[in-house]
Amino acid sequence: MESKVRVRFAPSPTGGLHLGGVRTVLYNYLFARHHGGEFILRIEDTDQSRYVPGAEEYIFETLAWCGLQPDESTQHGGPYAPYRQSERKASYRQYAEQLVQAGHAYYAFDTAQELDAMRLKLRTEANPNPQYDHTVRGQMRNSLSLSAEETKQLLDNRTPHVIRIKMPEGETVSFTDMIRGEVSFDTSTVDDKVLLKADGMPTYHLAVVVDDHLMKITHAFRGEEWLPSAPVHVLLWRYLFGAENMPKWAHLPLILGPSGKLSKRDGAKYGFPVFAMNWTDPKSGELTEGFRERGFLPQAFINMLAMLGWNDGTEQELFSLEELVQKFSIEKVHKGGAKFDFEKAKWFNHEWIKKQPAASYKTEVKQLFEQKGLHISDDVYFEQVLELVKDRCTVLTDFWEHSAFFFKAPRQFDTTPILAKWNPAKRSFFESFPSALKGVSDWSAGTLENLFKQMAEQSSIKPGELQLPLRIMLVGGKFGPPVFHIAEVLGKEETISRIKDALQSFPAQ
RNA sequence: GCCGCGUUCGUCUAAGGGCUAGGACACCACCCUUUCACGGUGGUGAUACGGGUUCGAAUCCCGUACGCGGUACCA
Repeated sequence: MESKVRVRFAPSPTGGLHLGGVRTVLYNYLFARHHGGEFILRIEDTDQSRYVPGAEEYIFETLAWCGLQPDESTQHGGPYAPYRQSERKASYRQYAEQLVQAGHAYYAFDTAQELDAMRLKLRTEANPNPQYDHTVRGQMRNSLSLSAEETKQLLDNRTPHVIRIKMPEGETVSFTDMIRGEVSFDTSTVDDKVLLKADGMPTYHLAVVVDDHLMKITHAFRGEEWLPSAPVHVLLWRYLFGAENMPKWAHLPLILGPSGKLSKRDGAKYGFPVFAMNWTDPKSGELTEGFRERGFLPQAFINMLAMLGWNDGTEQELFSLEELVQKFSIEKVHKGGAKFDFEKAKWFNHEWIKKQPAASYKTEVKQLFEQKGLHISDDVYFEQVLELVKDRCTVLTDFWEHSAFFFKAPRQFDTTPILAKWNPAKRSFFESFPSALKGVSDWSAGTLENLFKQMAEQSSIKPGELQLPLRIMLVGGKFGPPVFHIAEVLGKEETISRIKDALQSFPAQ
């Protein structure tokens, strides 16, 4: 009997979601949807000391912006609630106790000081990081080294204690990673990880196994940094729920920054965003810039992230979310880490701006314009303008410099490019041009261009010589889309008025 | 140190024993365009190193180097 694919993503609310995190969600989502399964979001907040207020809401907002809606979560509900691990605290202890009874785990009473002392004492050049493992557990204060009476006494006195897994010696634990194939570990080299903390909260190791079992998770993608603790999870599955019921794992390669692992700092250092959306740390007040605020389209962001570690084997690079869902295949996910390249990210965004109708992002651009103090009243006109200039915009914030002149007639004219060749004949051309424009009934770029060329020839001036002056009259300088397209969008009245006004500021001859 | 994972143009990658190692970003040149872009054409540029296996290796095996991750009562 084949059970339905259920994939989960489990972020910890300790800060904004960075590129690697969003990519992990994305792959979880794509896999779930590709197989017609469910996508579950569970909050891993068992470390209260690192919980950052607002981070959970931020995660949901990021997912909403990206269009990756979970089927089950703290916000969407679901049959396996609660989806916040801190609210599931009560259920973990029994599993830890069960492991102790079976001899796979033990109580440890060591204080933080005792642990420090052990690590200090055992530290040598050959072993800079001594572990709490089978070689040292006999010398520590735990239910393996202490007598049964002593242990009972300590427990009865409610001595603070943790529960640690008892890693077997000299066993090989292996599992099949969906991306890497078979991966194996010698259990002697793995330490006795804490499963249940002194405050009764589980560590990630216990929680992830218990919750994945309880929530009937079948597959999960996580970062490569989890690979070393996989043997602990495999063993827990074997002891608790049966190794054959273990979800399939996929460990994703890391996303790297310009120098090594991508970090929050890289954003400020190299001038590119590392989070999906702006994130302000409530404790430090530190702002980390987001792709959204930088002017990225979610489609481009998702597309770029998806390609950073996967491709469909063809030369196609532009994919919508629907296409990604349809074509995503686990076999094509890469093993090696990828360095994030902001230039390429911008290229994706540029492509998406060109590809999408301006209507789909006009609300965002309008907001940007309002921030600049420009109120947009005519939506149809606004959309026409965006459509005309979008080819030259890489991020949404570029629209301002490429189209502000459509909404405000220029006040200053940069006449330097034409000054040398300006003469009375040209001036008189522009003096008579407006009245000719008045008579145009079919106001389109093509008609205007024809009329313009005809009149130029009548005045025995090369049309090319007159185009730049016209452009400067309409927009104030040497920029913008093709002149006659500008005139078309501006409309008859505005075009005529701009030419007349400009002529006042142009040299007398 | 130990354990694990990885390594193709500067960057993202294709090629899963067989063409001249293909594409994209970036860069350069030319074309288009009397603005700037878009677009088009072309160019520079890579299999980390050393051994095997094979008629034949980027591809399979071993070693080395390098990179990254882990080595917490963090996730």
